[in-house]
Amino acid sequence: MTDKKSSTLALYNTLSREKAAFEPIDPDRITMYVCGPTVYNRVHIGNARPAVVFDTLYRVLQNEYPNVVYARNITDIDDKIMAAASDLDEDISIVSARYSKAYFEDMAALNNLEPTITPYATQHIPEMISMARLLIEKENAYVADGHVLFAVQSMKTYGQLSGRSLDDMLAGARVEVADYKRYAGDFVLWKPSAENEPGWDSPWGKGRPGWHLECSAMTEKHLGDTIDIHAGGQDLIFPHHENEIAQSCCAHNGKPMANVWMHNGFINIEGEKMSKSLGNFRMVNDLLDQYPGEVLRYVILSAHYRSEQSFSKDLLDSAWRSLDTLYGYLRGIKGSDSIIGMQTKGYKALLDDLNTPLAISELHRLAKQMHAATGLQQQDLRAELAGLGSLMGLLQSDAEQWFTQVRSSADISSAEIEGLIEKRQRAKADKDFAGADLIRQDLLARGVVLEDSREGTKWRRG
RNA sequence: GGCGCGGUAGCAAAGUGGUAAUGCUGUGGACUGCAACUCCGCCAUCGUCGGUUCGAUUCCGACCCGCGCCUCCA
Repeated sequence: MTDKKSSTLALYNTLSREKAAFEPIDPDRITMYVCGPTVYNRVHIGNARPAVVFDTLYRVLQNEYPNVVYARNITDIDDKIMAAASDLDEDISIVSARYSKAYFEDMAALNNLEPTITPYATQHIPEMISMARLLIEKENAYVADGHVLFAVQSMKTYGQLSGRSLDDMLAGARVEVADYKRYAGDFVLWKPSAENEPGWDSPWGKGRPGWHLECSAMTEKHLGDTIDIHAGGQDLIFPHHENEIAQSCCAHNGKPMANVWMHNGFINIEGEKMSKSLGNFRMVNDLLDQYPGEVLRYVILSAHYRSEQSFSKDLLDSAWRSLDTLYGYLRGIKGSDSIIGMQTKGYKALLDDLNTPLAISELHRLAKQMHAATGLQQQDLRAELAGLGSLMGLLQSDAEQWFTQVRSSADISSAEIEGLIEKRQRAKADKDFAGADLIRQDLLARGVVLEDSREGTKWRRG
C-alpha cells in the first residue's frame, strides 16, 4: 500500500463500448452496485460468476482506494418468489429468508467477501413509491389500470446502453402488449396485487414494485444519484439495466445513473448458455458437495470475465489439480506474510480490466520461482504469491489443511492414515516392499495419495 | 428481422504488427526399491480466402461456423 500508483485501473464500459481509465467521482468514497439474486431457489454456478468477478474487483478497488462502498441487493419480492411460496404453501417471507441465507452460504464458500451493504427490496418500498410518484409528476410515467408504467418514449436516450432504438426493440416478437400500455415498450414500475397476494399500500392501491424500480431506489438510497460502477450479468443489459437507467436518470434530472457499466459473460455447458430454461444448470451447493469452493472460484477466474466460459467436470478436475500444484509448492514453505506488489505483472494484469487469467498465470510463475529460491528471497516470493492470491480470493487456506482436510463423513480419519503410514515405514525399513506397497495401494483405494520425500511421507486426500 | 460477441494446441485460456503466455492432459528422460511429488525436455503457425505491410494470428474486407440479447434469466 505504500507504493505510489503508476498504473491505473482500466475498465471496459458497456455504455461507451470501450476500455477506459477509471475515474472515481470521489476518490474517498467509491460506489459500486451489483445486481444480486432473486431468492426463490438455490443459485447455479452462472449466478456465482458476477459475484466472484465483482468481488475480485471489490478487492482491487479496496487496494486502490481507502473507502469502497459495495452494495449487492437481495430481491425478495417477485412473482417467481410468490409462485414458489404458493407451491410450497409457505409465506413468501419464509421462502425468501431461506434462499437468501442459502445464497450467503454459497457465496461465502466461494471466498466472496461480504458486500458493504446488502439491501433488501421489501425494506425499501417507501423509496420505490416515492420514485414512482416523482416519475409520474415529471410525466415519465403514468397510471393505467392499477399499474404505474414508465413511458419509454418520454426519454430521448432510452436504449443507449443496449444500443437499440425503440423500433428495434419492438421488432422482436416477444413483447407482450398489455392493452393498458400506451406504448408496447413501456414497463411496469408498480403493479396491483390481488387480495391473496403480498402487497403494500400505495397511492395506486395495494400492489408491489416492478423489478427494475427496486434497484433504482436502492441504489439512490445507499449510494447516491450517480455512482461509479454498476455491474451484473450480460443478460441484464436489456431490459433490466436499460430500465434502471431510464428510471434513475429521469428521476434525477438527467444525471447519469452510473459512470461505468460492467457486464460479465455467461457460463456455457457444452457450447450453450447455462440457464434454467434449458435445464442444464449446475447448482453451487451441489458442486460444493464434490469440490472445494476455491476450485469453483479458480474455474470462474480462469477465464476473462467478459468472455463466455466453458464449464464441465473436466475443467473442475483440472482446476483442482492446478490448485493442488500451487498448494503443493506452498506446503513445504512456512510463512504468513502477504505483500501486494503494485508494480508487478500480476497486479497490473488485474488493473487491466481484471485480466484474471493472466494474473493466475503469474501465480504459477511465482510459485515455481519460490520453489526454486531459498532463504529470504523465497520468503519474499511467498509473500508476493500470497498477496496476489489475496486479490483474487485464492491460496488463502493453510496448505497442510488443503491436502488433509476431511471432505466427507466416509473419509478415513487422519489418525488412521498416519498409523498406516508408520506401518508402511517399518515395512520399508525391513525391505518388505510388497507389504509397503500393499498399504499404499490400500490407502489409494480409500482416496489417499502418499508422497515420499527426504523429510518423510506426505499424504493428501485426492 | 434488429443489435452484439466469438472462432488460438487433446481440454481450457491469455496475448502480440516481427514467427504464440499459463494450467490440465499426453509423451521422452532424471529422481524413486517401485510409485507419487518434483525437476529437465517435447507436443499449435492462431476458422477460410483475399488486401494493406519489408513482415499479420494480431489491421482491413469478404465468406464459413458457433453463441448471446430483443421485456423469465448472472
